[in-house]
Amino acid sequence: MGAISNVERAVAALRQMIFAGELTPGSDHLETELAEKLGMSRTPVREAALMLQAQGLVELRPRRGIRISPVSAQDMSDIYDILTELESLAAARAAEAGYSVSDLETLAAAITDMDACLSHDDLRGWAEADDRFHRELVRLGRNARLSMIVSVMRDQVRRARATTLFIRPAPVQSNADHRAVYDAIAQGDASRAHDTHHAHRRHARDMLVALLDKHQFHGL
Amino acid sequence: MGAISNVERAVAALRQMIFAGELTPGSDHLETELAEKLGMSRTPVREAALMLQAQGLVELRPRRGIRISPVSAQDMSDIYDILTELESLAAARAAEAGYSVSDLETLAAAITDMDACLSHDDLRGWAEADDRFHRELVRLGRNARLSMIVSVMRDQVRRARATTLFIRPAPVQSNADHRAVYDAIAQGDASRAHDTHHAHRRHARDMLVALLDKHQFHGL
DNA sequence: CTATACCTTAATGTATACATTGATGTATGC
DNA sequence: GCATACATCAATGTATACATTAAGGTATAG
Repeated sequence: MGAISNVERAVAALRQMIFAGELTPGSDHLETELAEKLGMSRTPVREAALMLQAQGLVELRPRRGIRISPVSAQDMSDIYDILTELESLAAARAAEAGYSVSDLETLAAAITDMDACLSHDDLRGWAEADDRFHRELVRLGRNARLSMIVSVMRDQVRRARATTLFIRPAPVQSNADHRAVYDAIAQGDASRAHDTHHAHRRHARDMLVALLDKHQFHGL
Repeated sequence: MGAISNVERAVAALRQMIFAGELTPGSDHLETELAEKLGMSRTPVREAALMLQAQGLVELRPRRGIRISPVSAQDMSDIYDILTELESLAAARAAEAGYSVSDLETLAAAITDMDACLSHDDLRGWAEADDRFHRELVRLGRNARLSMIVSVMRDQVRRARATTLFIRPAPVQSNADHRAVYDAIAQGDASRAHDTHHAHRRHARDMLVALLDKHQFHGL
């Protein structure tokens, strides 16, 4: 009664290979190849590819294979725009929900962890805690569809972060922003939560786009 | 070289049946049944179902069939929240883009058509023109991912509109709002375009949710 | 009468065989 | 040398056969 299908395995494996950079953006892969590599038939691989296509991670191009979607600087800018709006909405809704301090424990822990990681120059750890913060923030907004969309968008950002994490300035301001958002939510101040997070994301976007432009980043 | 696959046919047919109410929300349908009804094998039907699942129109439930996703009043509220933020962003970006009057022709035409339909009490025609307005607005925002998300969300709204269109108040204020958004875009005033459209959508949301609550709308 | 364990079976999940198609190479005519 | 038409064939799109699984029924025990 394990109930873990090959399709799920294929989805997980393909995602992992994409995020690890094993399948490079822009590259094409035949269904048959991938099926053999994953030790299953074409059917589940194809179904997995269809799902990933719906999330924008790959494109099925008839006769040319499954293409790993490239992500341009323009794409990043578009994605950040969407994240900015939707996460800010979530922050506002979270503030309106009137959560208690104990409800906000996970959020607070993520902030603490980010601080700790920063003081140890552990950028990977920081990125992981940052992910946790944003994921929890969106969850608190209580809008299942919004959570889904944001998680798909963040997947795409994740692919570029491998490139940017170590060339971006230390995320010190970032953490002050997170605390401000937390405070606004804890105090039930929806519009401050919204605006603070909005400014935070917008700043991050401008920084990232400038970084990508500067480094001639044209796809990956 | 027609190149219209069975999967595409299946997607189109299923969408049509869902929007027409032939497949009622909450109902289950076996892959085999649908395949027979559409005159094809299970494979393309299944692939179509996977795609529609990614868009939230159906759910594949092992051994119980393909379920047409029900949409609750809460879902509607969530969806409108998302539409409000993303369309407002598109309006702001459209204003920033500095479009000329001729670039905005389609948008203006939609507004004119809405007026014309209203004066003839043609609610269906109005709804169609309203759709066109919102679709064009988003297109002008020039963010392909945003357009995709909005179009998926609007598909879900469309299913409820059959119910609400004829019990809602006449959309007179609505048209004044559209004109105001148009003017802000034409004048390149991004923040006014954003705020005006935001208020418009928020108002529509509140009205719709109140309507659905009042009519004991609990899913469909 | 209720609960539990088992069994049946229908529906899905997967593999495979086959049909279709369009990209690419080849030959022919100009 | 260049363009066009045709032939080839590999990869996908589709059908079908088969394996797996869990929902619902049945029987048995308490």
